[in-house]
Amino acid sequence: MMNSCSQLNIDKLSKALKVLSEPNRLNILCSMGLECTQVSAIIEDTGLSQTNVSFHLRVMREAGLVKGERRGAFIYYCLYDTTLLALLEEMNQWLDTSFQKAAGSES
Amino acid sequence: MMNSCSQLNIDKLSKALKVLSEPNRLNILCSMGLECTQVSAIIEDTGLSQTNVSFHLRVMREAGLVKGERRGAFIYYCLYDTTLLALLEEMNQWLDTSFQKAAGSES
DNA sequence: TGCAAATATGTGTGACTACGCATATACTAA
DNA sequence: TTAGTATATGCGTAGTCACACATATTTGCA
Repeated sequence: MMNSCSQLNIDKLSKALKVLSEPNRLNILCSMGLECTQVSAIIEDTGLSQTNVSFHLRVMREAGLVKGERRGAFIYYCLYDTTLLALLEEMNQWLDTSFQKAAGSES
Repeated sequence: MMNSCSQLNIDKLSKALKVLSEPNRLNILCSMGLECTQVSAIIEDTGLSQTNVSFHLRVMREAGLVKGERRGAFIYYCLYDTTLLALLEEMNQWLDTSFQKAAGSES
């Protein structure tokens, strides 16, 4: 039962990873970037439907990854902690460098 | 279309995150740790069924996260790149520290 | 007021996924 | 060769998920 990464909170970690594993959600996060962005801008930027963007925003909001605040008629969404972008970039970097094997090919 | 993390390979990244978002798979990765481990040891360590472990190992193998090599009657599985554990621990650390909001509660 | 814009939500559905069961394959030993 | 152990694979299934459609809610403005 004791192993090299037993300090990992598997449940919490897997839930966060699941939320982040949806390509449209990643695109939405990228669209927001470091600044707070109104939903209509995200819709335009990603090309997704309004319903779909709203759905994904809710998932990420309930996961605590993003927050939305109303400013007049608009709601501005932004990352709860922008460190997330750095983590994603780090993971992306890792996939690009020390990760030569393409999916689907194994020994 | 141009945003702050446009260098991200969304497709590749989301695929890897999806594979990692399964709690049993994370447990299996933890069970392997830095060393190559035979499947039966993973089964015993995680308490999962043989079929299930084999299933998850295949998913991770085809994703290029782990590799398996036969040694006699046994097949030893290990991380393709152990940096993955560091990345997971980093993400875990981030969730523990700068991440006070519990899932399910939002404004 | 009432209308229009911005965003969220309920419902249904097709696709995917994790899992168990049964079985097949690969290897070792007698 | 036969039996037994280790691991993989085909198949069926229940549960989950992303999405569209329709509709509701909130806000600003005439």
